[in-house]
Amino acid sequence: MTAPDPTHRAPREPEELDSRKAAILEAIVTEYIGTAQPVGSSHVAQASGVSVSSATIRSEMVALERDGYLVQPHTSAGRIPTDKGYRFFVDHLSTPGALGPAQRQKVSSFFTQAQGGIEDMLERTSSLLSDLTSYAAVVVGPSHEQATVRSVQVVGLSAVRATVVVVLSDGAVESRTIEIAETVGSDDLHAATSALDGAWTGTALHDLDAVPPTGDPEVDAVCARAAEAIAGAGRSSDHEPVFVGGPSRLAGSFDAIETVRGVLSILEQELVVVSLLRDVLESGLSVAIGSEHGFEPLASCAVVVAPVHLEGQQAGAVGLLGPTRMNYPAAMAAAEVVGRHLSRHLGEDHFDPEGTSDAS
Amino acid sequence: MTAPDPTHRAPREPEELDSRKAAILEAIVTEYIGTAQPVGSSHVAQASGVSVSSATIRSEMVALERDGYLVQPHTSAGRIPTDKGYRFFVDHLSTPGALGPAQRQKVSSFFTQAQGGIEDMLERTSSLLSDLTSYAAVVVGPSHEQATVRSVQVVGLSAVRATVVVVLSDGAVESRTIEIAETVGSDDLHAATSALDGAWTGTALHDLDAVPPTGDPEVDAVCARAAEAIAGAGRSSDHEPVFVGGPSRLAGSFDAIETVRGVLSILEQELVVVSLLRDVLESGLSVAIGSEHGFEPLASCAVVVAPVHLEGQQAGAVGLLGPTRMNYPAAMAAAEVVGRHLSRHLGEDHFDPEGTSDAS
DNA sequence: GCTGGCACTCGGTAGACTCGACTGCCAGAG
DNA sequence: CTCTGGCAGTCGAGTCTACCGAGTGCCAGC
Repeated sequence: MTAPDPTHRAPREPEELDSRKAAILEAIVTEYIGTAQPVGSSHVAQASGVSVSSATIRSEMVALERDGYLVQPHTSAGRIPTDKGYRFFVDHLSTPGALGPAQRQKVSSFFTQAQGGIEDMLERTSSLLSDLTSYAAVVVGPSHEQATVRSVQVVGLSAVRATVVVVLSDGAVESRTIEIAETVGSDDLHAATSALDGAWTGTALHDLDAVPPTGDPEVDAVCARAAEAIAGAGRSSDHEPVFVGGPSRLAGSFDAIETVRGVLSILEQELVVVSLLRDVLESGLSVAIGSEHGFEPLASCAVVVAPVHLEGQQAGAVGLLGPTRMNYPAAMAAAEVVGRHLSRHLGEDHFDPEGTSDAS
Repeated sequence: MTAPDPTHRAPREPEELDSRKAAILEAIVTEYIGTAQPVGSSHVAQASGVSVSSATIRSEMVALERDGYLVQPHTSAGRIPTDKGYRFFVDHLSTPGALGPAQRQKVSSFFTQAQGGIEDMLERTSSLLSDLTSYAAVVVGPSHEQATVRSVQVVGLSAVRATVVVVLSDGAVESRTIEIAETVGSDDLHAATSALDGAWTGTALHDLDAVPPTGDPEVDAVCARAAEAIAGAGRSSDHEPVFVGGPSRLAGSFDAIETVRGVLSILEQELVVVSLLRDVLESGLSVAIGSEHGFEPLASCAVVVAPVHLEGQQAGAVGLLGPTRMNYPAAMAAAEVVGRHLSRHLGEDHFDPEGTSDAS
């Protein structure tokens, strides 16, 4: 009631834990991650790493709880790590973590055998990552923000339909099917192709308003249709390429069905997911625990992120979403390895002259 | 134990229920769909449609149970419809069902404002359908099985990379990025474009083995690379375009988290989903209840399907996945309407001269 | 400063009990 | 023959109690 203790200890910044407290915290986090049960002092005493009696551990635990690393669900229960406790664990305690040989094998065979379009590739990567870790995975691909038009082509499909294909400088392709008048011939389409190609090449998708003036009204009509259709593409292509793998794993990660529902519906909103990963990466972290990412509906989740680089630039991210009591070392290792492989793969366009080298 | 009754009644095929039994069954199904609680005889007596005492209803209920339309979870509980009971309900009892004005409005504004590529379109349609019904939705688009190549183009991206773009006769576009030698010039790419275009136009994606012979080794190298990359596309394009909308709704449909998990992981397997919908449609049904689809992991689910037609051919399907106690009239109406709109939209390529006509 | 011991606190489980919602059956009325 | 009201019986769900065990906080002693 009248304990002055907890108040006057705010301005301690570096917040070092002495090695025994750290060992105790580590033991608690490790066990809790494994069992999901509050950890009592005697369990910690039996765990390797500390060789003091449970009574001593108890007194350390009250200190850890006072400092915000642990909480008690109720009196006469063991302790559970707080977000802060997990944070200390990942920052100072957890050993780097590595993939098992089987997982390693999975990853490298996945990337050596990988083929197909980039979208498929990212999609399958998200499944891979989810398989590796048993958590839900998210893969965000490089955005087409600053890509410019490289080539435009109008291809007739039938007498009244044609497809406009736009190739972007990053290799992405946007296409739209348009209606055309029956009087439009293949030479008109060729004319439209070269007109559009000339007008658009070099500009970004979202600002190609200039419609090229041509003599032929047939051609102009086709160009107008094409411009209209592709302008829509420019507008809607803000939506990043994001893929979620293994959402069903979430049902295994949480036991409250409400939580599962909430998290799933978050994952359905691509924009939210993308900005979440981006925020975490921008703050220089690789993992955001519980409320750290400031996103209330995911307060019971932890997010592990690894960047994807493309030509030196950061061009996307891979992430894992699990409960705060997730296996951080394993998750971080998996995300990191997959992110690195994916970076290399995207950069080389699945051309891997070195074989499957695995630099650490 | 020694009751001879249930045995000698197998060969009754048309299985007509007299009108009172039907009314009772209808009342039970309706109430159970609403409350998810076993329905007792007195509830049925109060429900409109039958005006007999609960005792009479009880005796009718034992008959319905004997015939397999109802089950009792345990003695002294109310009755729950079986799959057979739901089947009778949807076949003979449920009124057609219609969308509310707000939903109708949603659908038509969605399809009039719709734009973008076909993939995006299908994806968003699945979200729409899920929104309308609060069930998980599945949309399967037209497959590219028998589409043939209409045009091939090789576009240089940088000194060492190029994109091969293949336009198919149905308007779909496949593209792959390939590596090219630095010595390849833009004229070589043009040569490769025309060689590939000439060789492939008119053939299906999955059997374009013939590599066109050219004099120039540079061009041939590009063609070989392109062929290799696109052959992969042909192989992997068996995977149908399938989109799942609102998977988080599943968490609201079932209360056992294990069920949610199982169903979600089914939905992750696109092939399974596609063949499920196809099977249901092929058997001429629009709804498969519980074990009717013979797919064990979804025994607690009902599937409502509506076809998508394109130029008179069936070219896909929209579906809803919910608990067996789902609101069949509403779900069937929603699927049917969305399927019809989608058919029209795909056929017309979002060119709707009539406005939003809504023929029934 | 660490340790063993001790009293105390709760959550979870098991058993007994009650309550209520059903059913099945039966005798009697229409 | 059919329907109805009544009655006894069944069983799940909720409540209450007691108990056990895990775990804590505190304290005296080494």
